[in-house]
Amino acid sequence: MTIRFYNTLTNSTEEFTPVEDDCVRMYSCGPTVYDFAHIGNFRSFLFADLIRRTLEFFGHNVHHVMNITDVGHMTDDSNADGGGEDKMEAAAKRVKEDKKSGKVPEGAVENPDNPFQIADYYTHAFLDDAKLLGIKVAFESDNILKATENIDTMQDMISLLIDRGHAYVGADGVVYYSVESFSDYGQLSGNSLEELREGASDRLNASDQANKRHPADFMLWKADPSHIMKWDSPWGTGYPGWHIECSCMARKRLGKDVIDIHTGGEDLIFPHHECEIAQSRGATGAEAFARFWMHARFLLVDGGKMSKSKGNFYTVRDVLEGRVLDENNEPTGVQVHPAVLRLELIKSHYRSNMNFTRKGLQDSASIVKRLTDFRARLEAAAGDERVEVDLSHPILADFGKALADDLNVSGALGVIVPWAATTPDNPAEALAVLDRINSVLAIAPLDSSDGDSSDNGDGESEIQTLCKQLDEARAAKDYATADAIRDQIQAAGFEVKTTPDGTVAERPLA
RNA sequence: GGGGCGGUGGCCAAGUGGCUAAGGCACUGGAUUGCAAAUCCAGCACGCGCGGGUUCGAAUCCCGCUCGCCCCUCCA
Repeated sequence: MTIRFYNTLTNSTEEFTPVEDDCVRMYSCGPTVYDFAHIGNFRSFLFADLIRRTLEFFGHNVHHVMNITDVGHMTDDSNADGGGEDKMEAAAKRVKEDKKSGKVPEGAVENPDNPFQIADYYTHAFLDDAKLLGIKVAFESDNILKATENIDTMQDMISLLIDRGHAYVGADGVVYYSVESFSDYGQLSGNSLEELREGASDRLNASDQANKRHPADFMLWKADPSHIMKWDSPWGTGYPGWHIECSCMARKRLGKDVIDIHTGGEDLIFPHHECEIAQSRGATGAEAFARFWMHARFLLVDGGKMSKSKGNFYTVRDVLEGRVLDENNEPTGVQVHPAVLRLELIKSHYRSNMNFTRKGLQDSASIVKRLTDFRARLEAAAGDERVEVDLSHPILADFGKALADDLNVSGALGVIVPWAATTPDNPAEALAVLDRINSVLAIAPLDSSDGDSSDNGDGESEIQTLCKQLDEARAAKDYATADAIRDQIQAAGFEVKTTPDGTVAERPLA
């Protein structure tokens, strides 16, 4: 199967082949850990997970690495003059307030003034959320790299860049990358140095420009002993620029100068990824840093940008715990199954606008339900029988064809959802097919390693009792009582349905 | 101002030159059910932002217009 991906570097869809057959090496720009990651962040991370799982579906071995940006950066890094508030300091203030209000659990952050503890707190929150949503790399601690643990590698690369004439120490003592030393600067984002110079003219102040050779030159290291996170270096005690960590960690962990795929949100195309390319290629001399640059479009919520003021700024926990707003701007209070959120965030094409809505969540829930019910039927029918299938199976062939076409998830769903309404002649084979499908989608169930979702706690046995009582009332034709019991079960947040085996209560998925 | 992406049924959305324009949700009718839910069957776009053009043939290619979104500044 020919896999085709859209490559931002060439603005075209190209056939994907790995640099080396044995392994696909991919790097994803991960979160900053000054706050909880929101669902827009996770759309991008899930997009990367989908690439990885798709490649694995087609038999590739994939080494996927993601970074955690835990270095405190100035909110206004571009100025390199230390202006603006450090994000880690801002996070410390917020955590202190949240500790008072109880939003941060007791003992989670001992000392909010210690930036490493703040970073640690949000890093764990991120990884927990990522695991809930089935992002594979989150389970691989060796492949989650923290910037603060790789400062020495960054310093090595900065030295190398200075030695090779790509970087210099400015009049202000800051180490800058010289964009004019790298002829391909601007290739990824479609900018030219001239355009950047003009575009910058109304933004940069004269004193800042005076320290740089070109307005687009960017910071690699800034000496600043007052910075909240700081390390010793040949250029003074301070902190690294925000682009250098990815260049270094990708090369270090993936072990190659040229990797196969680099992913991120569309906003990272410029300047972040442009700068990464300049750094990496400047340091290695290679003709490329990543062969494929792939970017996910921004997520909209209710037709607009997420904003805290509009109240439609959702973290993963907000969605799962029922804090999505309904038509009346009230929280729905309905818990959402992680698989539903996962599907909602991957079902639209990654290069088109995705609009997150309550309705969409409910649509996704119905698909998840159809697939999980289908699995249950197949498991019941197949018994202990297990068979192997390969990708030549008609369903897998069509499913794979859609995915291989630049991750056409909608097309893939169009293949499998109607199939899930059928009754296959060979349930064991169908189950094997579903497993292969689920190795990519990971929604039915979310984690293919654990069985079906277990409904734990929450007066589950009470509900069981009520269902029995309902059945008894129905058997006695006491319909008034039966209806009252049903209302009671529904009021507890369950959906009630009548099956040949009696009344069953289920929690809605969204 | 520069760069990129897109406008397909009430909603989400596939389809990028040629059968009756996937699929899901919603909706309508029927079966079933004490009722409801679930399930099953059936129905539901003569048209693909607007106007031209190319072609035997276009939602799909070309030109113009229009609307929307994103990036160019911290941001996934």
